[in-house]
Amino acid sequence: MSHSRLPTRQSAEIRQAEMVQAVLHLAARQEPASITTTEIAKVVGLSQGAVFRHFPNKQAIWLSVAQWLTANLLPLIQTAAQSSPNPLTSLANIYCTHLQFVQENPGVPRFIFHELQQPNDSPIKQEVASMLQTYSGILIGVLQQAKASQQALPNLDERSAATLFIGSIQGLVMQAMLQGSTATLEPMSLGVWDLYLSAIRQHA
Amino acid sequence: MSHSRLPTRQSAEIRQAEMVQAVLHLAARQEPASITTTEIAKVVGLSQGAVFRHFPNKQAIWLSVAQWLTANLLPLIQTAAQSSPNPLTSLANIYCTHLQFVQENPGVPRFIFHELQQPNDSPIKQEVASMLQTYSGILIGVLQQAKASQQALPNLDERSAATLFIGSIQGLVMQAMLQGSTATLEPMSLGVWDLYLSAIRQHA
DNA sequence: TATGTTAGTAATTAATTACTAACAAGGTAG
DNA sequence: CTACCTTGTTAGTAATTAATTACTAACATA
Repeated sequence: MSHSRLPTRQSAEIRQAEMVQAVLHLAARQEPASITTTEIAKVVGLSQGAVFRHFPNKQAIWLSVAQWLTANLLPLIQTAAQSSPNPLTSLANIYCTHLQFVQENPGVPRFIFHELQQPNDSPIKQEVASMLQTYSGILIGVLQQAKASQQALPNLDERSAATLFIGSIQGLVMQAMLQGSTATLEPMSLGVWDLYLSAIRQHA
Repeated sequence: MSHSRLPTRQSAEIRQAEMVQAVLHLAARQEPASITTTEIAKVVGLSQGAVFRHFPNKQAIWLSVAQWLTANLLPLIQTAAQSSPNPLTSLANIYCTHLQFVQENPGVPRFIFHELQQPNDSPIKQEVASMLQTYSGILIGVLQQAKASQQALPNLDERSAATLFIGSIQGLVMQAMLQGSTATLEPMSLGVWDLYLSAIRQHA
């Protein structure tokens, strides 16, 4: 009979990163609120007690996830925002980048929604909220450029346009959740993007 | 010293309805996943055990909430869809009706998202999914009318337009959750609606 | 008034949860 | 070789959860 093999010892830094990935992996298939430390430990391949060697409490894990999100999504969006001299092209690239990120990390939309739902202003919610704030800011900047170059409607309300941008992706995500997989994201995404463009563009 | 007064006895039907309302009331301020039978009982003014006099288990309560949602939201949307000979006006009325419903029942978006998140196909998720399916169907019908009367783009993809419609509201809800109240819904809603209209309308 | 049904309670249960404590072993500096 | 810090385990804890139990009061009606 074989004992379960002892895990190779890893540095705290590595274990922390593994647990953040474990949470995202689990969030892809279940409600974030229902993720337990036991499940996280099992995914990483450690005992439940080991979780608390690397995080003081469960909240700290979630905060790490939020920080991972900020550190990984925002640079992608930033880069996409500056990817073209044409603001509308940049906007399209942000859209694609965001969708690709969601497809590669299906747990992310659930995590975000889960945290925004919280009534209290935990550090976690603040982190997520400020991330979305920054995201919106980037969008508004690109939209202003589009307006300045007369590619967008001259009376465009950038804040509403940013809300609709994020909402359009949210709508696709909901559609995907209805079917139960992120496979549905791709086919619909082009049609929705065409509509968004039609909403803000200066029509001939 | 006074004992806590005995509650006036009510019929099972009334109690069930009260508990559904209690869940929606609680969902307005906290995650649906974290709502306990003890909290529900407290809101209704009964003991925790009494909850199971009227529902066989917790799942049955959530199913009742889903059924309440179908029975109350869909007729409103149906009526709004037929409220005007002008399809674009009807669409605007659906938009307003939906937003007003969300404002009066802030727990509803959370409940829907909570259920769609579930990986398994529970009766609850099926109920919510079919409700949204019907909703989409109504939207697509009105959009087809708009296309037929040449008020919408002739090459409009109705399914994408329906997804963007729901997404636009979802975006507003997210914005409101960022602030922590549904108060933010109203001011932004007009700007987002103008954009949506601009997306689907046949431009002069 | 007697009897059966319905709607309530308080107390308890088994399971699950986040978290802790005592101990073991790997790796490395002195 | 040894002292020590880090990373791991196992075996607990207290708290909370949905659900069940035994029992009681209110109500309807023959």
